[in-house]
Amino acid sequence: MHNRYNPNYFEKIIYKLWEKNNTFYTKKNNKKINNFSIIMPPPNITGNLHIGHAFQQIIMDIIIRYKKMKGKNTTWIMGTDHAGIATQILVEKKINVLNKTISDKYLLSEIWKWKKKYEKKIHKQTKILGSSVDWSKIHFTLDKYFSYAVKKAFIKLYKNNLIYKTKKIVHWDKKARTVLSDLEINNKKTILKNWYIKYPLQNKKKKYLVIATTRPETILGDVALAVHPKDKRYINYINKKVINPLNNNIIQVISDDYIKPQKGTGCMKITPAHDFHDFDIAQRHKLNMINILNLNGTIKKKSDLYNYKGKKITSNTINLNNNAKLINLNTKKVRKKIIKILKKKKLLKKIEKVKSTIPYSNKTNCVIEPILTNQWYIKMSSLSLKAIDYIKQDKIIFYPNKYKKICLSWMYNIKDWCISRQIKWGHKIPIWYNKKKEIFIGLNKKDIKTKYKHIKINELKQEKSVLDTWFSSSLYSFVCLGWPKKNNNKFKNFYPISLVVSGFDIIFFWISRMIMMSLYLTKKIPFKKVFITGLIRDEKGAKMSKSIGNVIDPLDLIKGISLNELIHKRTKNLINKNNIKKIKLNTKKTFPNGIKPHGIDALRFMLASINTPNIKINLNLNILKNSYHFCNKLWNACRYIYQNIKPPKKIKIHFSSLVDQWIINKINYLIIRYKKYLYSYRTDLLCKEIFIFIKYHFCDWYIEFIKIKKNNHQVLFIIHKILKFIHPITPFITEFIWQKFTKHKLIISKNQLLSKEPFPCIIKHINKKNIKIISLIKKIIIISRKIKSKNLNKLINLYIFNIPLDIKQILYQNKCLFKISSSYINKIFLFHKIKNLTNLKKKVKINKIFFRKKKIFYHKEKYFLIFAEMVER
RNA sequence: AGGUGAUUAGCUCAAUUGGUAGAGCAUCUCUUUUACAAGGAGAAGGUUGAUGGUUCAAAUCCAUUAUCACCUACCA
Repeated sequence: MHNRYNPNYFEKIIYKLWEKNNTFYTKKNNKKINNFSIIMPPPNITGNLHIGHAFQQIIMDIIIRYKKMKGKNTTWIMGTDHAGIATQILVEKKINVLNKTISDKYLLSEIWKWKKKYEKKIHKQTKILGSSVDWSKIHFTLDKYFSYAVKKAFIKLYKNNLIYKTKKIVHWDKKARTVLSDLEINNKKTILKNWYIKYPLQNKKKKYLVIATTRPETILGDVALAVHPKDKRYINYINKKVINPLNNNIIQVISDDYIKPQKGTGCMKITPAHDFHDFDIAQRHKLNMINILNLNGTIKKKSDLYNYKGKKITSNTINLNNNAKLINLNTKKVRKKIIKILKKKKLLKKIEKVKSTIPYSNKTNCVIEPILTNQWYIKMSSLSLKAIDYIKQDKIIFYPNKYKKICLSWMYNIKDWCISRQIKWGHKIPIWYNKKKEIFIGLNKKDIKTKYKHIKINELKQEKSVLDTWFSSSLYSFVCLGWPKKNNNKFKNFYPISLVVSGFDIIFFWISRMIMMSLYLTKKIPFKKVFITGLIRDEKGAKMSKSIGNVIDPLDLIKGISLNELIHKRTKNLINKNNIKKIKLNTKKTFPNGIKPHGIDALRFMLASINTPNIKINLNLNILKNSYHFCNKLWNACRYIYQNIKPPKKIKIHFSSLVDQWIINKINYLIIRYKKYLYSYRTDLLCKEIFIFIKYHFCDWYIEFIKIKKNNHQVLFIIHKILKFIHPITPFITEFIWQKFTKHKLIISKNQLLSKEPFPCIIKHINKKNIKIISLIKKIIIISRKIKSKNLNKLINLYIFNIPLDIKQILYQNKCLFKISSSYINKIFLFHKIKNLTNLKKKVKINKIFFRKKKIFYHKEKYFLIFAEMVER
């Protein structure tokens, strides 16, 4: 063993060893009680695993390794997610779609290539992290069996009238050219301009109604003005007609309770096709709707007129009289032109700055355009009611408990879920149309033919949209266990899944939808417990993102990286090149010497240590450094044993020695704590206890104590236990040491692998008096060290009074233990109770100064009184 | 606007549900000793954001307040 812990040298070998020996293999077992399963949120195939993935994986791994050692039959379900829009965008960028016309087939084949590449990378990274997932069955949310399950689920929902198609206003991502659900939108605060624009009255020249708008380009889609029915300023104008200042359309002034008189001018323009509230108002007043935007967010050549039910009436050329060319321009340019026109017409009253929030796509980061489209929706209210019931009754338990509230409040206010997306990469919707645009549903064309015999197959055309990625994700928990196949053992034995570990950012996206879908489709809860981790931020608390350039790759923490390489990594492939300087500076500041290699176990220990119940967890590399020290400490302690203890001929376990009893007591305590901490997923507290145990109890005292008596075989028994209970947290180093020790017969066990060992149990028959004596000795030594640090180069005679007789005897017998500080303790004198303690105290007080002058110190403790006398060397 | 949480040593965070406020990093002093100098020994550092209440006892429970963060919704 090297004198320094050098993890990169053995970690690869260890994981292969586990794989070879089927360590993660789950036995078939029909006793359901003994089964324990975890489902990993499937990482997106959009890229490598980041530190957040590593964080969650390691918490899961600690729990599953612990459960396995405790004798549970474990399964950890692993897979990847096809991540519809995000993946397609990345591949499109890679093959530079904008400059080419490509077929769907080509695009899909390129995406599959991408998938293969990144799935492989993700699996490799997962192995590097030491995650003991069940590799016998790896999932991908776009595999054939998944596709079958998705269709089955869709058909069932559709047949029970929980899925419908409708034309309404949606959040439109104009870059990806698809609809998004309300969850996929980020609102950003910005300062906008509010334009006050005059709408001339039809019959009274030179009279106007003034509206305020932040989006003047949508004036082309206006169908009405609206005021509050009781607003005295406008009461006379209700039902009068005004002229659209741009295209001279005649529109009516209506009244609606929604209008708030104190906002803007109290008079609002109604653009039902491009604003959510206007859409609702149009529904109430049965107003027509005018769509003026192309799907890429530019102005249409012809605007489409719909009735309030969404039925198309006509298309009209967008006509502005003065030949302004607006067609195919984006909103920014249109806005500029329109403002110019209005200024010329003298219809612009004033411009004001307002604080506002603008919706952005969290996929492409472009501004969301509200637009009228036909989409598929799931009715959520009945599904959520059931889920609410189960969560309220604590049939699914959230850790920390606060997330239960968050999840419930979302479910109470749930909106229908828009599940169709206008992209290519995803599950196709199992809907077909004939020439009359009638709807047919089935697994495939043949399936439809058997159901509807009059249908001509050639006529059928499948719905072009695909399903939202989260639709398949919402089925993930039970599809991974074989649903909808009936009579399958995996589902029977492992469903509901014991635990899900996830970040709070996907409670709505994934956790809650999985609960709803599972209750509906399988009549069972998907999982019993949900542990929500915090989100890892950078050292300043900022979100990690590529554009800010503060992302940390877990591999860099494991293997180390130089400053230059790190800067290169963070600045290459940046979209916004203005940030490069900033990123360089910040990286230099936070990592002036780059990142040293720390090894997987140190990373694991660090991540487990920062797993506090906080929502926001700042990554602190000091803790990583500390974790490395922990591993180094463990390594060197084992190295000492390895070098100094000879393999015993016979192993006799007897814990007569004070020191052994003392350390076993500490181990017992830790084993009890272990269960408690893991039950509440507090790996941070667990790590703290283990750290204190190894560094302070085991290394600082126990090993120092055993140095006194050579070839003490009891230590082998102790280290055997220690390796086992640290194993779930730092599996590599413990397994490596285990291998070394078993080879040299320092540890003898039936199992070749530590990972197959059972978790240690408590050792009984500990004499508490013995434990007291060790703490007493420790205290005496600590006091002597303090005295010594003030009187360097001197020896100390210790006079210890007031020790009970029985303890005094044992102390005498174990006087050798004081040898730890033999370099400065000259002599120790032990005394039984002093006849008159108060007298002595008085003496001490009176003579305090005298004592100091003579360099004699005293110290009072609960059980003893200690005097120290300085002696020249 | 509503909701959730946070405020503890110079910094980053704990405190296992009310019982002596603890770690790491940084600082200072000492220490090259055969497990470990990325060590070891010792020291210094705190009116737990503020005010009030309940209690034998409050960082922890309650009320008020300040600041910050996040989530949801809205903004003409």
